[in-house]
Amino acid sequence: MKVLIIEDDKILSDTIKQCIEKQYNVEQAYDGYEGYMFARENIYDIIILDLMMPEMNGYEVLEKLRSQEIFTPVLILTAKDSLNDKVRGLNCGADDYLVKPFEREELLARLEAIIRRNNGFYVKDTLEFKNLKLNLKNRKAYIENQEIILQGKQFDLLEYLIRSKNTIITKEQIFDKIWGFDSDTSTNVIEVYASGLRKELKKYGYDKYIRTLRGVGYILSD
Amino acid sequence: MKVLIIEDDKILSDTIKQCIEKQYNVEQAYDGYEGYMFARENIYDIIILDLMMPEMNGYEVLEKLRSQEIFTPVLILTAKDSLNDKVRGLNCGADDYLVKPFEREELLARLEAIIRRNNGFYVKDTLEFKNLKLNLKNRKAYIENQEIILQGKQFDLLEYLIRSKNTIITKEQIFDKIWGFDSDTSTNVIEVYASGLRKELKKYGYDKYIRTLRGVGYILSD
DNA sequence: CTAATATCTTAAAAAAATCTTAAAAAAAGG
DNA sequence: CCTTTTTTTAAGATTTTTTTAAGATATTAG
Repeated sequence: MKVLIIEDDKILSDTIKQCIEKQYNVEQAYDGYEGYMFARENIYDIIILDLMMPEMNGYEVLEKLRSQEIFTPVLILTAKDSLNDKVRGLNCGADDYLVKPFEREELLARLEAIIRRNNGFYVKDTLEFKNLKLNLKNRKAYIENQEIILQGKQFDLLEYLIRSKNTIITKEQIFDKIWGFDSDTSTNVIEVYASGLRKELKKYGYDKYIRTLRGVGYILSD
Repeated sequence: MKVLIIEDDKILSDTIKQCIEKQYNVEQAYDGYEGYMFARENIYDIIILDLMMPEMNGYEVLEKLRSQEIFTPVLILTAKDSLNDKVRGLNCGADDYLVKPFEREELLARLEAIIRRNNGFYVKDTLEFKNLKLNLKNRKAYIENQEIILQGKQFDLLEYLIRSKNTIITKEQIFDKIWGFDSDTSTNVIEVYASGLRKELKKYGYDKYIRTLRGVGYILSD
């Protein structure tokens, strides 16, 4: 689970990070514009968004994201307690609202609630694409009930492809999602893993569904 | 998005370039006259313009551009902090003003603000010309919902044509926009790509909308 | 109408991106 | 600390895109 915190107060941002870093993989942006640029990659599972920020405030970030069809769940975080702000935030497509100062427990509870709401009451533990099934709990993959052995990042890549099926994902998105944007690994690893993944899937003729879009990235589609 | 930096201090110019090159396609000019010559091509989305330069200063560049109907948004960049300069700059038609030294965040925010002001709040991700649609996100083109396969620069050319529909674009503009003014490729490539593009569009009878203007360039129009 | 010039069209050559391996390096597990 | 597994690097093979070049075709000026 990847969480993005968009908060200009670095101390608060770090506090939030500490609260949740045990359960989530956290990244931080320190102003609205930076946050928008990060979020636009569409690689996060939740965004924690402060409203009051210089230049580009939380509403603008949220509006802009939604207008670009980035529907990552957003938890708005602000000192403002007025009804107006709540309404405006929720109208822009925020999923929940948390008023500063807040308690660690409440933050965690709301994050979980958002996740639950978005993935159904029970957190999904399988993903499917045609007859290919991923069990996210034990990280095993099956095609027609035959298990295929996938190592760590091979599984991650396939999971990301299936989650984004019929949508192009760029190399940069893949890299940022799986390796992290601050990794200093060469992007050639993506090709290595794509190649390995195709090799495994080929046994069942599923390699052909992963298409390369030269100069752009990959797409999994029928 | 193409940005032109006109700044005689090469170190500062490079610093700015580094700040923004992840989001923008950057070109640099190292004095006012050179900057003016570049900008006159009208192929940039934003110009970052230093005021204090030898030979031809920022005001002159800006005035001259505006007098020639080049309305590329300009962000003025200068050490001067006096009200007079700001007023003069904005009177000449600058879009915003940034005082040195500045922070990366502020620069990015101001660029973004200018873009927003000029393109409206939402950045478009599709372009249309009659029944021809370009999806800029996944770089696919459709005519009447039939996908047409366009390779990299073919797509770029069609995108530029549609963005400039009903306006003549010269070969030089096309070359500088797509290949970059410092490319040492022969301009014959433009004809090659125009030819290939027409070939693809011909299947749907859309080739006739790309007209050649001998000695000048091309125009896409009904 | 003819010569000069510009553009179109093709196919081949060159360059660039991606694929595929295998080995080296790093991390995990005992 | 050693073994095993996973991740990363690197280099050659393959595929695709880009560029070159040359002949064909069209346009314009005289």
